[in-house]
Amino acid sequence: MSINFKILKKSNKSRARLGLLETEHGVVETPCFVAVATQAVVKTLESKEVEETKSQILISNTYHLHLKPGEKIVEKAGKIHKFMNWNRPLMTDSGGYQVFSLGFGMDYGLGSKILKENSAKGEAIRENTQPQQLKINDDGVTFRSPLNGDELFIGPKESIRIQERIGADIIFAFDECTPPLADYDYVKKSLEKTHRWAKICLKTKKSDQALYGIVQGSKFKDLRIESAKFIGGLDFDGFGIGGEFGDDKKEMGKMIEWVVDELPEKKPRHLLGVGYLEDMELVIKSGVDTFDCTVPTHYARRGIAFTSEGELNLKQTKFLNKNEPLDKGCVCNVCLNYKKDYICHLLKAGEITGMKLLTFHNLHYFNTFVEEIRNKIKRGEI
RNA sequence: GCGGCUAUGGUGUAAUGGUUAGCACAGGACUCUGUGGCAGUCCCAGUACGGGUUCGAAUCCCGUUAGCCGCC
Repeated sequence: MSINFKILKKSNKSRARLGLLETEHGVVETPCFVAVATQAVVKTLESKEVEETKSQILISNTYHLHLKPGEKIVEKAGKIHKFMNWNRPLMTDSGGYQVFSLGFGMDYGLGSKILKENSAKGEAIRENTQPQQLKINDDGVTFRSPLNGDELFIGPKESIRIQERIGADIIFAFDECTPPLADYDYVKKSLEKTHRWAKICLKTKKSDQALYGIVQGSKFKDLRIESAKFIGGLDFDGFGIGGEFGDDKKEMGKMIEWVVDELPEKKPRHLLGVGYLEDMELVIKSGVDTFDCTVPTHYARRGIAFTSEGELNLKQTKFLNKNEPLDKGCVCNVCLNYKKDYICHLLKAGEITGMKLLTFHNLHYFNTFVEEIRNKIKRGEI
């Protein structure tokens, strides 16, 4: 059945819209935050607990599952939903991002979204430059397995075949996520590759999974628009927006709008890898339907709780003296049953349950936050 | 009681008599956006105490105190 996307309401104040993303494994109310389950697990939680955080849909990763345990194992287990006992909607990222994060990201110590002021000023990645750890050519990416050093290759065909065997509801085209330091010529050339790969992905896919194309183009307006027109013109079921969004966060909204305005209105749009709480309203108002982000789960494992009072670092000793929930207004299981002093103790003692409790709360908090944004759209406030 | 050994940030340790006493952990602050439970940056904080030798002492000498070991 692939997917069916219904738009329930379009804001007249912004590009925001309310929708229902129907899949074989259930319906997602959009806009929606997508929790990250890279290795077929939301780290520290079992699937039943993830549901209790009000998570509607997860994203897992082709690159990671290909290396471990291998798509054969997942397929043999009855595909990913059965493998991890998650019976709701699920997507897999194509592995394209890992080309960046294991390549230039590793070389330069970069994040992918916003170029930080202090990072590698003056250095630019020019056309035909190759990262140290892997080789990117016209057909795909050659790299060494971090597990045993074997030479491995993933290109668009390989990525789609792997994703078909993994069996998520929504899969992504194999793209090259260009690094923030890449100059115009590098991005332009990379875009040709990403676009060629997009067509190969469409042609390769035999399953009835939904396939999203990915728009790249970095911070360059004409390339973003060119990419959105090209990818938007292909027969994808939805669209991912990837890569970098400028030197300044304020520009991110504009850049998303350049892209959104070129994409077919009736198909869902997924923003890849963005989503601090402070970004959510901005990206939703720019026309994004779903977005994934590691922040709530990743930060939880470093001791950070997201609350209505801001981010709290629960490893700080002062919390040993706070016999109160993480967030006064939160009704999640963690806030109803545990206090800051105990969670602080667990984290300081290195007990895994500390990370688990924060992961649960953070996901619940993020999902509630987006739920409130959906309500604002319903009420016509944004 | 006698003899020997030891004494460096909160903890564990480093420093041929010669720059500003180094490192790790702990503590504090920060960074992290298609996930490395990782990593990084910065801060706080010390030569047990009292004398002496020396241009110069964590380092050598004497005493005090404390701890450990052995002997009676």
